[in-house]
Amino acid sequence: MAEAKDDTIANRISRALADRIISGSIEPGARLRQDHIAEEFGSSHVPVREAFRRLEAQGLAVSEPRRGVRVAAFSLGEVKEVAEMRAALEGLALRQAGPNMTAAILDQAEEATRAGDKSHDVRSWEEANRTFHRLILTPCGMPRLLAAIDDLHAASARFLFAAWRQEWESRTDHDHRAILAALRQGQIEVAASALARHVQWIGKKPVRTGSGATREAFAIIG
Amino acid sequence: MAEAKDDTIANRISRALADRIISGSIEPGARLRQDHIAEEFGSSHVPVREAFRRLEAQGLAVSEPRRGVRVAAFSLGEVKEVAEMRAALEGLALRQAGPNMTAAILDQAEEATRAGDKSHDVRSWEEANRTFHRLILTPCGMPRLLAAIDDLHAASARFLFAAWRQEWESRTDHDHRAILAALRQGQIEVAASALARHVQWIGKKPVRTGSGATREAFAIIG
DNA sequence: GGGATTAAAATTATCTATAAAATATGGCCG
DNA sequence: CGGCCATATTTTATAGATAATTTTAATCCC
Repeated sequence: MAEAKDDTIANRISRALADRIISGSIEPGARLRQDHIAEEFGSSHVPVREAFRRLEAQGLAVSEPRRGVRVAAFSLGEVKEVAEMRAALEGLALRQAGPNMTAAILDQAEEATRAGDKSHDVRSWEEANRTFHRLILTPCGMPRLLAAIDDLHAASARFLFAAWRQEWESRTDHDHRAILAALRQGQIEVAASALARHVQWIGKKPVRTGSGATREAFAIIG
Repeated sequence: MAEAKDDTIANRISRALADRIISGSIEPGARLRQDHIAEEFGSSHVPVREAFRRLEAQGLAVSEPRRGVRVAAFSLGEVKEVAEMRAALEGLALRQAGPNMTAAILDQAEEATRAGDKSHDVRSWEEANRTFHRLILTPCGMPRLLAAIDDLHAASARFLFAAWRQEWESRTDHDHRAILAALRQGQIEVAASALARHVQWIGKKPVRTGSGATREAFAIIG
């Protein structure tokens, strides 16, 4: 990898933990005990503490001094909040990216959409989805904005995994195609508002719980 | 203080460093040497490293592995970027805050504006300005959004200090008053777009450099 | 038998020490 | 006299150890 050089232990740990939190393999509210994690990664606890600080800044963990750090809980309200922030920021990014958009980028984005259609598990679908969004937004040339959007994507994905972990069905993503079509015609405003709507869509879906009953769950699609 | 209890050394250090970076008492690009800082705060370097990670996440410092941490440089492009992000996010926040707005909050905001008018130095003006924005946005009830806006405010303030450190003149802020007037009449959309424009305004101003020459500098007003 | 209290264990936050890497310095050779 | 290589110093990054606080658990009293 090209980033093998700037790979510090704290970075590796924070990425690994972020992945676990996002994929739901660690429950919300679960305690993250620095010594256990340090032992697992074969390091001391100092890089673990640094990783904690990054996760905290990303909103994936919350820390109470002297009482440890926990995986951040997330309510429907927070999911809506993240969705609205994404709508605002991705809309801005796409509007700025418009003038720099090329056909090559749109082709790559279309390929990413196809990859999402073909995927049979949440993980690869999420990967393709993120690729799509990143591709059409990167030309905005605003690194700070893109970094903020990336963090929001992580928070969204976390919810996506939680909601759809039990049953997952592949499906085509018409929204992505509509956005691409508008971009190809140079209709940036149309694409931007479609993207904003796409990202804010929060669906309801009955989910079977462990005890056999069904409850209303929420899911994002974008 | 109420927060005296959750005050860890790393928090104290990160706050102190953030204040210095924002106020410009540390130059952009300057190296932050952990042992020196640790010695200054009478601590070891471990909490200093944790503070670095937080500053990095806030965009106030950049870290290259094995090569140390530096105060983040900021170009006009980055200032514009932050301004656009603030416009998008503060607009969103104000629209959400609208329904929860009360006359009491607007009165407090007006008082903050008056305090800004009366202030004779950048620091107290910035304080009043931040108070104003926070007051009218807090009712949105979206903690993550407010935290993101706060970080962007810090980045803005940093530029404000840098641009206006040499000569500062107190002035009335008509934009704040216009926003308040719209809010009092319940015209949330008018207020939100006024806020977005207000935040994106970047002015040019001749500034005398140390060598006596004048150069064009940029400044934000909100 | 239940709630409160106290004692033990685990965990966090910090410091001191050590190893690895990068920058700066100085001498040597062309 | 200038460029280059080797050494030395500075600085980062990690490890191991210590003190204080929180959590857990068991005991005692009501």
